Amino acid sequence: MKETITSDELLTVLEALSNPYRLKIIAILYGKKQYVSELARELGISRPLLYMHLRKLEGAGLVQGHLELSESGKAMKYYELNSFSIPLNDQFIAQTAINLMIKRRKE
Amino acid sequence: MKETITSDELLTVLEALSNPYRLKIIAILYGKKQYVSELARELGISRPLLYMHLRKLEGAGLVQGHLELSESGKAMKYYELNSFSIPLNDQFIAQTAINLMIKRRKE
DNA sequence: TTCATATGTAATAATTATATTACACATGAA
DNA sequence: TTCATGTGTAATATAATTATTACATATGAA
Repeated sequence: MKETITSDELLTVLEALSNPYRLKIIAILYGKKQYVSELARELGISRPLLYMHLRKLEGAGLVQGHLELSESGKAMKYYELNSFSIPLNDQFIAQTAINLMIKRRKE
Repeated sequence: MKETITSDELLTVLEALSNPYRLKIIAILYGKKQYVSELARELGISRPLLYMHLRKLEGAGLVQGHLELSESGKAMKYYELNSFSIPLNDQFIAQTAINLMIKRRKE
């Protein structure tokens, strides 16, 4: 629903999307929510690794998670896909990246 | 000018765009070509590092380089920006990433 | 109680990505 | 010849990302 995007936000989104597992996660979550353990099984990866990927996607605002209580009373963490739309073309990137501050990697 | 894009190509483009210097390069090359040494000066980075970034952009098809002879007869390598347009939204990524093969990192 | 399932994280290892330094070689101009 | 400029890469160091292992804790069902 946001209309504007800063250069930093653009970079964060692009970094979040630059991994095959994270693209797969988006494909799986498209249209239906899923909980973490089942998602890990569908991807064939461990839960700690999945958490790392989900954090990057959530940090970029592309997905979001919430706890739900199952019928049997167990806590389940479900993730769902947020809708987003960024025009990835040369002009848009050029205009957005003008204000990009490049920070040092480390302290 | 391409109308279709495979999941592998999408990932390659997203990886190419997931770095601040490479976004900056696109901003600089937008509308005007530039040669490598001058580009390195504008970015404030070394030529070897710039070559590395340019190779990723060129590998994704976002820029292309060619040699030119300057008036004085020196070989200059110019890079220019290709036009491209990818609809970066949840539905497009989900549909494209379905056919994504995740390869092992190593042999 | 024991088993199968779930969430959540800390510590560490393995692999890539990023960045620097030091070269070689070529041209034109002073 | 020497200096300033250009292209191009090999070797290496540094930092970030990705991935694994090992935990702790909780619930429901058999």
